[in-house]
Order: sequence, then C-alpha cells, then structure tokens
Amino acid sequence: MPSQASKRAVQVPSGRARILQAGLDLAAKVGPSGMTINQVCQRAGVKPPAIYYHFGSKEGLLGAVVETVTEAWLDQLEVSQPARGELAERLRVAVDGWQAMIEDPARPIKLLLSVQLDGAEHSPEIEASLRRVYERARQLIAGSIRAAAGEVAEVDLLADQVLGLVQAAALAFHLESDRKRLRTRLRAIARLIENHVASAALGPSTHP
Amino acid sequence: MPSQASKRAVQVPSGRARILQAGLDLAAKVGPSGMTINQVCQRAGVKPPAIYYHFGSKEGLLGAVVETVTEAWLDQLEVSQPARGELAERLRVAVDGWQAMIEDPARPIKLLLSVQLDGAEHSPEIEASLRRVYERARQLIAGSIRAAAGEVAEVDLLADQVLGLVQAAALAFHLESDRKRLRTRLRAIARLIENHVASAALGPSTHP
DNA sequence: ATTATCTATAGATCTATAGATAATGC
DNA sequence: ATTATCTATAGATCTATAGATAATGC
Repeated sequence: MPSQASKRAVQVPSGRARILQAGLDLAAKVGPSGMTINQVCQRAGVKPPAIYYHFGSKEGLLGAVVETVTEAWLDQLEVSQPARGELAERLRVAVDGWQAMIEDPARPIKLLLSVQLDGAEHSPEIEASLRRVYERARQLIAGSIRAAAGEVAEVDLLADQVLGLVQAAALAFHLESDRKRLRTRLRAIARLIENHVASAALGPSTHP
Repeated sequence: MPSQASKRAVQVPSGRARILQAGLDLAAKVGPSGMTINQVCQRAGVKPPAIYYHFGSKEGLLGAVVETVTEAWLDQLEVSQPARGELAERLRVAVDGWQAMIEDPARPIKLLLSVQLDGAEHSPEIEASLRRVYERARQLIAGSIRAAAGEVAEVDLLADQVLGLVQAAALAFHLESDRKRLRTRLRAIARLIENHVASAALGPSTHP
C-alpha cells in the first residue's frame, strides 16, 4: 500500500537512478570487486534484470558509476577554488573545500582510488576516465594557483603535489577518522603552496 | 618425473612458503577481494585444504600476507634512509630507494593501499597492522630528517607529507607506468624537504 | 603420533539471461 | 510497439570441510 507517496510521486527516483545511486554508494564502500549485483539490487529495491536492462553488465554499471563520480568530483574541486580574493583567503576557501570533498559521505576520492587499485581489468572507458580525471584535476589546481599568484615556477609540479597530498589526506582520514589531523594536513598543503609561491614567484603575470 | 630437482631439493620452498608467496603476489595484483583461494591454489600448486591447514581461512592468509609485506616494506624504507652523508647526498639515496620501492614488482605500497581501501571488514590484527605501518613509516622518515639536518620545525608534519607524496607517486606510477614522471615526482619530494629544512631549520641540534 | 597433503563435495553466492507481464504512447 | 520491470533459473565459481593417505619422528 503506497500511502503518502502520491504527493511526491514525480520526485521518486526512477529505477535507473536508484540503481546508479546504489552503485555509487556500494562502489565507494566495498570497492568494485566487493560490490555485487545482489547488493545493488537490495539497496536499489530491484531485481537483477532491471540492472542488466539499464546497464548491460556489472562492468557497464561500474562505468556509469565512475563517469558520474568523476564529473561530481571535478565539480567539487572547481568549487574549492574561488575565482577572487587574496592568496591567503583563497587558500582558506580551498582548505574548506578539500575538507568537504574528503568528508563527503559519497567518498568520491576513495571510490576513484578503489577502482584504480582494483586489480580486475576494467573497460577501456573506465581506464580512460581515471587518467583523464587526474589530469584535469591537476590542470584545475595549476590554473587556480596561477590565477591567484600569477606565473609561478614549476606550477605543474606543485599542482601535482597538491593533488597527491589531498589524495593521501583522504586515504589517511578514511583509515584514522581523525578530523583534527585531517585539518592539520590540509592546512599544511595550503602552507606548502604559500611557501612555494613566496620563494618561486616570478612576479604577477604582467609579462616581461 | 622430477628431473634435476634433487640438487636443490632443500631450497624448494615448502608448501606454506609457496602459498604465502602466491598470496603476496595476488593480493598486490588483484586486491584482497579479487584474490580467491582457487587462484592462490593454482599459483602455489596446492589444493584448498593445504591453505586451510596452514592459515585457517582466507582472512588468515591475508593477515599473514599483510604482516609479511609490512615488515618487508619498513625494511625497504629503512634502507632508503642512509645514516651518513650530507643532506643532499642523503636525499639522492632516498630518491633511489623510494624509486626501488615503488618499482618493486611485489608492489608493497599498492598491496597495503589495496587492503586499506578494500571495503570488507578485516580482522582487528590487519587493521592494527595498517595503522602501525604508517605510523612507523612516519617515525622513520622524521628520524632520518632529524639525523640529517638537526632539529627542524614541524618535522612530523613534513614526514607525514613525504609519506603521503611517496604513496601518491606510487599510485600515479601504477596508473601511468611513466618512469620519467615518477623520477620527477620523487626529486620534487627531495626538493620539498630541502626547502623546508632551509627555511625552517632551527640550526644543527646543538641545543640552545 | 604428528605433519602435510590430497580427493571429493557441500552449500552459498555470483553474473547473467530466457521468457512473461504490465503500463505507456502511437 | 516500446519501456521497464518481474519470476525463475542456468551454470560458474567461491569458501570451507570431512575423511583418506602418506611420510616423518618418536
């Protein structure tokens, strides 16, 4: 008896959306190899054929999951990088954004790393998505540093380090669940950027 | 017909050792969830009961695998940190050591991260091993920086960053297989340490 | 007696699909 | 006709164990 459901009937997610969400949750929680079709079914409230109808295979579902989380994560990362303000202020916003990303219960970073580390050979689309998302993340970070501090020596290498440190902070946080330590680590990343900019700046980008 | 085997019969690894080695290989390659008893059997040349006789369960085997790789990795890390020499020389050795660790076909870092990210609830021993190995690694790195450069401000935070960057370099390398880029990243870690030491040194540890 | 293995198999679970069914849009 | 689901099940594979067997050490 579907009582009270009529009022927001249009807002009830479709089967496809519920399956995708279940896949996102489970892939982040137990990893691609640990995630089973049965678990997805139970969480989404469907039977196996509904998954195969919408996604073709478990690998197909995983592809959609990776694509979705990739987009969402890059959006989060972009939001973490304000377009205005002094460097110090921008870094404060960035630290808050990184923290939100890492504490996001959807655990996008963990999901991406799980797929990456999962030994099963994944589809070429998934492999390509992984390579692209990190490359794009580095570009976003590098662009944001340039926007804030003008031309900086070796900004690509710096951006690469920042990405690596954010990933490592996420990994450590998922192991330790220590918010204070997470905060300390993220502030240390901000300081690393400040130091690098201070010592390696070529001056604001009014060209020579 | 076991021809030519007699000469080094004593050197043929016992069943237990072969099972453990197969577990090490497979856990690094396909992750704990992806590794199956059947795969271990095939690689070790035994039947399932041999595994259960020696390790009790799949989880027991995984525990032994984690314990083994933990020890081996900490040893590798210690070797990466020479006890003598100028800071610059020590860092060159450290970079080579990190590279060897990351390119080690046994992939110890990947194995530890796979276990950490694997969603399955692992035994308390495994969870404890993971927490301990990173804590110990940070101590090793911090101690080595102190030994090379005297007392340095926030050396623990620096060591934490170095560990994080080495992990991230390993992750990126396993995705990209780009040795040059790995080398660049590791040198950047060395430079990070140099810069930190140069700007934050409190002078060699002849106390105030 | 102990140690280390095997053959054989139980019982659970996994991915995937065949074929039926119901609702919607033409 | 198309879209989205279901019931039911095939066939593979997984973890684990019962019970037999062989070799070694007392």
